[in-house]
Amino acid sequence: MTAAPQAGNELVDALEGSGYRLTEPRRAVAEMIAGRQGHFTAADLIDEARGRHPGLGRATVFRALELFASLNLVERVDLPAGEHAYVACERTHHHHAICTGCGRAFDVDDQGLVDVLAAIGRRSGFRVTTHRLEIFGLCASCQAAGVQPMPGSRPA
Amino acid sequence: MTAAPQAGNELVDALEGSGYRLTEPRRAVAEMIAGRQGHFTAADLIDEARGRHPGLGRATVFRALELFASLNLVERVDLPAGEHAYVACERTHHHHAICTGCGRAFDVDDQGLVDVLAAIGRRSGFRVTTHRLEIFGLCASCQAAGVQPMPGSRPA
DNA sequence: ATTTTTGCAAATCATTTGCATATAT
DNA sequence: ATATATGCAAATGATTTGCAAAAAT
Repeated sequence: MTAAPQAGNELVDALEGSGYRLTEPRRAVAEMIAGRQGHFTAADLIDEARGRHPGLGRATVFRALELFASLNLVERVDLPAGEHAYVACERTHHHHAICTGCGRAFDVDDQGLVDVLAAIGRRSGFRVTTHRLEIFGLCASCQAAGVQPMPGSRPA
Repeated sequence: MTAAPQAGNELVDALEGSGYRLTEPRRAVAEMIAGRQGHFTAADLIDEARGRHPGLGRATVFRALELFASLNLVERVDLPAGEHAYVACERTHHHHAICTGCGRAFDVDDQGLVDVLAAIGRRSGFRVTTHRLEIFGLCASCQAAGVQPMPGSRPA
């Protein structure tokens, strides 16, 4: 497991070759995402934009997030409370361990999970086409800092 | 993997011993849930109630779902499109394979997954407190019936 | 020049809340 | 009798949409 990368230039770079236009508003959203440590909601970015990028429209933020998600530059996650959030991620990794202390997302190597899913299919005849795994807990440094785990968590 | 049970009496029974009151509106919601095959949204139940249980209030449906979820009689799932839905489930199982053809939920034995999560913790020092796994695909009978998988699914 | 993207305001959709009334224990 | 739960309508919050103007190719 490695810390998820800072996005930003990467987002901009990826946009270049994508056939979508590299616009100023999209740059602004990419920059805000790059500046974030952990997960964030659309509302977070909209709030930030109010100060740092006035004139950036609400709808534009949603549209940029949707675009980035479709390019797998950002992934949508559902926090335990049901809130929709996003994390920046490498294009090839698709699972995250999210720290409930600091909100940071860590990429998870999912080889073991792939095997588990394959076994499910083998045993039952269910043909798995997609899955979503979200892991919540405390990263090593939040544990060291004595941050408490979320209340109400069932043990994994 | 076994097909998730029909809830209903089970919901009512569980309510009995829970310290919460067994009311007519809660019965109505339990009955509607029992009559469902697959996943459903709050809006689905509210629509159904319009015909079958007039006078049942919108807020009451949300409150009943929240209560059932807190008792682990129903689980909230996030469909691939981000929609919030629910499935009836046994109190001890906590993962589902959801068929994108018929919407039914199947309980998944998660022993292998538990091992995978434990391995993640061991390797990285991340302390896992909660996780969410949602598996989407086609059940055996939908495959047999020739139902096509969802477009846009990344292979698991 | 042409197509894509934007900002805005309004529309839509999902969910929650306040509160007086009704109901289960 | 008393605490809990309900229905309603209004409030809130999140996300989407229509469309004319602006920006990128």
